[in-house]
Amino acid sequence: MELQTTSVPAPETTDPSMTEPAMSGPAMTDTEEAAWVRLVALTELLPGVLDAQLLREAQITHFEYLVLMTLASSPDRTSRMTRLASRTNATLPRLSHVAKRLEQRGLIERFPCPEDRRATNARLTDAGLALLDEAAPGHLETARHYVLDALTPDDLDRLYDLAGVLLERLDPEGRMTATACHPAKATAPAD
Amino acid sequence: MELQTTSVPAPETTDPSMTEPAMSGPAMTDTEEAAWVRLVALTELLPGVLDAQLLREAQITHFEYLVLMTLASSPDRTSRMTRLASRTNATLPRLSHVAKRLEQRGLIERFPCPEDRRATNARLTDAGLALLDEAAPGHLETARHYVLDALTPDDLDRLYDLAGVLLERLDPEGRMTATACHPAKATAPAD
DNA sequence: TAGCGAAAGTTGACGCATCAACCAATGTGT
DNA sequence: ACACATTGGTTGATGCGTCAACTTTCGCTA
Repeated sequence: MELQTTSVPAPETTDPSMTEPAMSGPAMTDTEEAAWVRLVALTELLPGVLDAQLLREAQITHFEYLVLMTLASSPDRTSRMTRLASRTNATLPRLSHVAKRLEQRGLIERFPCPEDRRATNARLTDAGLALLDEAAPGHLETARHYVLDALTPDDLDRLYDLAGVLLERLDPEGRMTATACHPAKATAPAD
Repeated sequence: MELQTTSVPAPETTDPSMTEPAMSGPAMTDTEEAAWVRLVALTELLPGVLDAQLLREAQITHFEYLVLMTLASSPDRTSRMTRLASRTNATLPRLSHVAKRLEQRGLIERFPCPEDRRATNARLTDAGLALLDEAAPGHLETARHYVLDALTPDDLDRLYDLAGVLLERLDPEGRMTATACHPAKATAPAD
């Protein structure tokens, strides 16, 4: 029983004007609220699951995994700190701290950029790549178990489109989604 | 132009068997990876936006907001710590720390449960409710600006259904989505 | 009613994120 | 060539989350 839920009627829409007392602005309709609650639950739960698996099996956080993956798919496995921060939605201080730990563990190395001597390059070491290869299957399985396997091909398309719409607002520059591999499609180049 | 994107063809599906070298398990198809990347980006970006707004305008984190909201919609504005933790996807220690801070700020109060003297009840104070009412409009506007306004009614339904499918895996008990308001559908009452 | 395991919370230590301050290099204008 | 604003990055202090004890109470069983 896979239970698609493909069209469970969301709670009937009520007028936005009266939901709770002592509310000034226009509140959400029930439909909106129901969807919002689920979205919030999703963003609350997923990170925990991903972190837990990676910490357990590879002693890295999901964020560190993202950093390493980003480096792995960068030319020469190398990227400037600023670019790396942008790609992973990190502040520069945060990335700097993370990079220090990763470097201490031998997973990346840092060296001053020859062209701009203010800049620092981070490069994924062989050990880092090895860790990534070691961690990937488990991570993949988690992604499958909690997300991908639950979705029909149609669902997958819908997720892709829907997330795309939201990311236009949350990440208009497409910093996080511009992977070197897939040449960026037409996600509103905007600039 | 609102750009529906309702059916942008996701990157053409390739065979799962050859994507990156040095990969043992069955990797993702391009379609899967593209959707996955977007989902990850979403869960990475949304929390930051919500936290930022609430911290700026109400000096509370989004998690604290969830805690207060949960209490607000509990009978007598009161809930046992364990139940509250479950509803907000927090560990008990985490909630305990948060509750201490909220109590110090006068937003909630804690008192031993009469029926079970191991248990602690948390209750939303008038000040807490006031803060909530004060914070709600800004939070609502953020939700609208970054998410709800970007979605057509159809999108909203799709989001609801899609998140529902994923939450069946991530939160099979429906701990986070069982709001007192919407009588829970058939989300496994379990107790 | 004594004993014992499980449940409910709290506390303290440690790790990661954030913010402000700081340093170094770039480049821009005069 | 010299000031000055800007960019790139690191560091240290503070706050929140996690994990491992620990305490108290409950419920069950002998």
